[in-house]
Amino acid sequence: MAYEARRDVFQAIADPTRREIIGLVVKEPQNLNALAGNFNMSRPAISQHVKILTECGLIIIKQKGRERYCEAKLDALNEVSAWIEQYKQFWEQKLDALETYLEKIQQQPKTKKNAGRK
Amino acid sequence: MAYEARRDVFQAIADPTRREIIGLVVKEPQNLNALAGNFNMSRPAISQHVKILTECGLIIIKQKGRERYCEAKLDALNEVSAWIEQYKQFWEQKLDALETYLEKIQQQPKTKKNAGRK
DNA sequence: AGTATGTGTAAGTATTTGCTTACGCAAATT
DNA sequence: AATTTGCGTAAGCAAATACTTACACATACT
Repeated sequence: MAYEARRDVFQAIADPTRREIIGLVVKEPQNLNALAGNFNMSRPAISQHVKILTECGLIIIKQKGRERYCEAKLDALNEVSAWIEQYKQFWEQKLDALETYLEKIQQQPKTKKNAGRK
Repeated sequence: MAYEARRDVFQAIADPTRREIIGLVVKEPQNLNALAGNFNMSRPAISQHVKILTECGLIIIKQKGRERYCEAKLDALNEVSAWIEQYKQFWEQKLDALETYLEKIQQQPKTKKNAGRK
């Protein structure tokens, strides 16, 4: 990452790792090391993702001593939500299988991607 | 663009040009030249964006003679919508809590902050 | 038939992205 | 005081991304 000018929410959630970070932090705020423990990549990599997420306001950091706790603050998702909502009627007119689809989504089990890391 | 393996919807809508293409095509299906006329970039650039959008199913092409009409088919946005919906309560809860708090300390009846939300 | 139009695609390029390792520094622990 | 822990950030790199121009090739028009 260049870690510069990007604080666009659409861009932020385009990366699967960042979406997963959001999912983890929503469930439980945690510090950066704990967060990184869930992934198959280095701690700095996660740190950089978190930086992007904070820059666009999806995560806030609460410093506690030397630890930095990441909490979700998803208001910025409103921008995406609003963009989608404006088209929702358009596509729902044409789609009768929406509920089926949503059920399918919800039933997807969580995969354990990164078992043994430290 | 590399125009290869990417057909991820989150990635597709991360680009502002592609979001604009979707907006235009929803309003009115149009061929590629007409579409490109709306942008400050070359026709091939738009063609490549459209390719990505078709690959992830957000646009379908209807060939008419030598022209190719682009139509929106936004069902794939469900994936994004579903992802967002699962967090909606999370962030709206916090908004509601804030409003409750504000109303309490201000002793004011009925603010309209919530208008337009679901 | 010859030309114009609508379009896909290849090749080239600059920039951005997503990662790594290396290092530095402050807060906690010993 | 010395070490460990938690973390940010720089530098480097491969790959992806977003463009461009050049070209090929139908379909339509004359």
